[in-house]
Amino acid sequence: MPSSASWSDWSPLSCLPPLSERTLAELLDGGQAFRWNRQPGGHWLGVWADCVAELRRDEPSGRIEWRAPAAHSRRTGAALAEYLGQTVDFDAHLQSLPWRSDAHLARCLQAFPGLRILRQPFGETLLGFLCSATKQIVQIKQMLELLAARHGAPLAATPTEAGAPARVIHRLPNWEELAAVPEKQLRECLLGFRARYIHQTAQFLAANPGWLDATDALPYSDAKARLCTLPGVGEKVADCVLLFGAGRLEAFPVDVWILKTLSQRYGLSGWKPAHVARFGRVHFGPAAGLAQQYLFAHERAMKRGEPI
DNA sequence: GCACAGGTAGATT
DNA sequence: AATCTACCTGTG
Repeated sequence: MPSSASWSDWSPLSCLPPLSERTLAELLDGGQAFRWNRQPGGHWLGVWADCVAELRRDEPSGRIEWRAPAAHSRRTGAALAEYLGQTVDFDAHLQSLPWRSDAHLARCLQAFPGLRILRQPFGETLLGFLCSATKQIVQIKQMLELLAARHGAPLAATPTEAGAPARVIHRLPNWEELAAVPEKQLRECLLGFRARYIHQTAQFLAANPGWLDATDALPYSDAKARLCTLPGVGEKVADCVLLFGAGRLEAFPVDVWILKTLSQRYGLSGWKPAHVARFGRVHFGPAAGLAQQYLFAHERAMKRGEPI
């Protein structure tokens, strides 16, 4: 009996085009989502909502394959397609971007062919970005891992590869569950001052059931204004939640990276975040958030010293 | 030891 | 309205 019998066999994933290793890493672990980790065997293990899946690249075709715990494999397949944005026509959105007249954008698009925007669960995207203030991606991942391990329900076990013991995978706690966690215990998950934001947001959401869903259903600028009323949610976090957790491609989060890249490459030095955000929405148009992700990926690759 | 990290909120000017 | 600062703490 194969040692990973409790997981389904690898299947081709039809909702993604063939991807380079670099684009796949950027898609799963480039700051949109925080719960994908490269496994010893080289593939990616990810957790979202009550789903667990692994992805791997076929070499050299770049085609992506997936598998999931056998008991959930049917619903996970459908959820994975949604999560990866199957229903979104990214080619059309890319065509709408001004790459024909913007050489830097053209270079970014070329550097990460196939990169797209994930469609994550709204509530847990909010949790992830409430953790993000002045933290590096590695650390945000660590916080969420602790939150899941200590306060989230167990979902499945990792496939047992040769030599590696299986580990239990937990989902993130939902907002109702978070509301029951004292702030002190949140701080023990390395959240620092973010613990208070998460605690207060959890209290509010627990007292206002349906508030998040209602927000998700609003037009972009109304949804953003509503999110910004939550403690710890400002413009940047609200835009990240709407972009990565609600498919609002017009959201244009301005963080230090985007500030830097627009300052240096678009001649906006000295501009404030709010002005840069306005520039981004005007210059990049209705899919500004998609452009933002390519610019972000490119800037970070430059910082790592990768050849573009 | 010390700056820095995908920010936000509240005070001060 | 624009600018300053405190807020926590792991990492390099």
